[in-house]
Amino acid sequence: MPKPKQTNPLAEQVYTKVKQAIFDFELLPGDRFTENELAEQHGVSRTPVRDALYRLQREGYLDVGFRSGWSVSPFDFPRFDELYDLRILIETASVERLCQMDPPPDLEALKRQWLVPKDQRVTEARQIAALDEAFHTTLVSAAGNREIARVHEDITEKIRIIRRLDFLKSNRIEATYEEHAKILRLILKRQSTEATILLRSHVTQSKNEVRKITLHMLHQAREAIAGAG
Amino acid sequence: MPKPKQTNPLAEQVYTKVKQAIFDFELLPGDRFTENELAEQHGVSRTPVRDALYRLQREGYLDVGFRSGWSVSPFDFPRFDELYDLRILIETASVERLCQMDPPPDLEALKRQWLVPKDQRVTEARQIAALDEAFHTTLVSAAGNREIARVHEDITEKIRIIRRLDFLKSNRIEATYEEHAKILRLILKRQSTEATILLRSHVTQSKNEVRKITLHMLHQAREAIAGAG
DNA sequence: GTATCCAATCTTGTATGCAAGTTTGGATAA
DNA sequence: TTATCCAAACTTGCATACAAGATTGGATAC
Repeated sequence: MPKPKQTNPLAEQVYTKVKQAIFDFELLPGDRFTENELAEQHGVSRTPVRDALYRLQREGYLDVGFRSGWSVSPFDFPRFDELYDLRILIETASVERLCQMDPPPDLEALKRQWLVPKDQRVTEARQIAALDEAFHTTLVSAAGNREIARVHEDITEKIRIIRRLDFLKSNRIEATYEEHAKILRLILKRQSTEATILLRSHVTQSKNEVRKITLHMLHQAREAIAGAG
Repeated sequence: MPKPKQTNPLAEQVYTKVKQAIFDFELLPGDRFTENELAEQHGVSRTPVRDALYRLQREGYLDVGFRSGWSVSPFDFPRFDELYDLRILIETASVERLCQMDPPPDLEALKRQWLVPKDQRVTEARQIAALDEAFHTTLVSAAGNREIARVHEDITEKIRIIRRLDFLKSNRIEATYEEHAKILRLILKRQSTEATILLRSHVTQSKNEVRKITLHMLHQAREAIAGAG
């Protein structure tokens, strides 16, 4: 009989909600708040709120001042760049591995998703962002090292807040489809060198695009708030 | 005026003590305990104890059952192997980077530590274990990517509990000195390929040695406990 | 002797109380 | 007008109280 008892359900709930609020830009970098505010908002006591906030702090999303309140961590763009470079390191190594695996890895799900005619492509930004994440994490997972996959998932989550902005431009969606298809075909043909070169260029392009878009978006967000105040 | 106010000093203290107890095998994998026990032992309330335990849980050292107490996570040897492989990936990439850096990285501290005559070598196991860690983390840090360095430090901490057992054999200490010296000289000569090959073999050897020694040590620990009970 | 059941006890999850330190806003002085 | 100071209010860190569910150990049935 399975016993899937969840521990700290309230803390978990607050954790998810607050993180979502940060991702949705409801909480902007620099915004300040207190434990009591969140406790009241979510209808719970300070205890689970604190558990959630400390976890988010350890993950780099929040800062806490000694007896002086919480705030959303500012964006650290050099850090995003470094995360992208670590992503490239892990993903290229995973692809090299995939090209050498015996028996070859099962990539049927990816083939069905990415090797399709143009009229069957997904076009909605949120959806394509999720599919893009899945493409890359699936490649890493298929390589078989769970610790590497775990680190890669952490990176994926940390860059998600800016990465998805990449898909607001339709030409970036097209490029994503084309490049994923090419990379996948090269892996299936076990052409390791060509696959890693293309993958590196693919992720680097995303890194550069995202850098531009994000500055623009943040500027807009700031202006909207200044105009309202 | 600097304001180095430490947040959660009691929780931090409990966190450090419990982790140390795990590393010192005072707490063995499978051992069970409660929040109240630890609170009494450390003379604090359950609140900072809980903060510390949840942090250790997130880091993989502890498990908690719903209303049924805490326990030390069992050793997961396949996981150690995977951590070692991630270590190899990060360290070889860092060394490649070091060999290409312009200007060359400053590795004076490492030269002073490892390029010394045999009679100036450190021989105490704990000391050499710490120096070995420092050698590898310094190489990674010098490559300049803070996120990669952070992940590498996490790995270093997670494998420390078994890695240091490698240095209980004196021939492993000698081998460490010889190999570190060779690797360092190759990096200084910017011979990237040779340096990474040697580094990979060096870490792989440690991985294999540690696997053997650890099983032995665990067996001993179990016997000692059974004999006392 | 062995398995079963149940109440007493234990353990965590959550709420709340309190203390020490920080922030804030207005009064005061120049 | 501007800078300074101080008390009141606020905020977190820690301690404690309580509740829901898990564990345990002994009595009971067979």
